[in-house]
Amino acid sequence: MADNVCQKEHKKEIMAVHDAMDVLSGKWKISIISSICYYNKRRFSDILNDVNGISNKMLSKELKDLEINQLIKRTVLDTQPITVQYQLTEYGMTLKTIINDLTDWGIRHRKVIIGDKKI
Amino acid sequence: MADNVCQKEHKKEIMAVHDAMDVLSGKWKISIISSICYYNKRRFSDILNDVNGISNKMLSKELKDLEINQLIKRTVLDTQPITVQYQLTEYGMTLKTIINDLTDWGIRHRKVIIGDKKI
DNA sequence: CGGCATCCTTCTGGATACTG
DNA sequence: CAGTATCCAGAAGGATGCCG
Repeated sequence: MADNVCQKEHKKEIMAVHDAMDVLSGKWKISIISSICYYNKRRFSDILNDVNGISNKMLSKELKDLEINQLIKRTVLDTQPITVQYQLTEYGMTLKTIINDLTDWGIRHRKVIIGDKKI
Repeated sequence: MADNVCQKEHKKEIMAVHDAMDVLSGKWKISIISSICYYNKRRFSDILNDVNGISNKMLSKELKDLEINQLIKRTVLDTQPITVQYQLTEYGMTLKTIINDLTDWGIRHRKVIIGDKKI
């Protein structure tokens, strides 16, 4: 019964997290957003280079997803040949905190893996 | 050239994010961590209930992954019948910030979807 | 209760080639 | 350059049943 004090409606929070992950999950999305985020403006081929191991097909698809979810904006530049630039939208920028936290955590995590993993 | 000022080694950061997502990606992992995080201690069947739509097979697998990555700790309680309790490790708790941010963002994101989405 | 094994379908995503 | 299309292997993951 004492325990019950803490048993509020956490389901709401858990579903919120799941909603967030719905948009952000996938092997690549967060990395792509990071790339665009860190460079502010970024072209297709640059992102292809930033994100280690991604194929153009995947990049294309993921970018489309992110655009649909209004996290990034696509701009076709009238150069020769054509170039396309991706940026975060205002809304996408609200992810910056998360990106930073994840970067931070990722750096620490790699250390833990290297230092701790048996195998 | 002026642009070059900002073109430092962002690849490191992007890879860090990717590393983080390596451990956290998948449809369910973050939700599972949230469940355990918000309740502090949580049993298998409770998590199964918290995380909407997950199957026991998936939950089992994901929990094992998280345990291997030392994010959660599994404790078998000597009850009848057996119960198993999951908690975040010290290390897992370093994710709390991220979880909170994601929760926050997820709540706002849902509003954007509902308010803005056509179709 | 917690969780593994099996079957089977769906989705993911790489390789390659082609277009504007 | 920035994609799109096709082909196809393999992974993800649901349903169900069994076991300690």
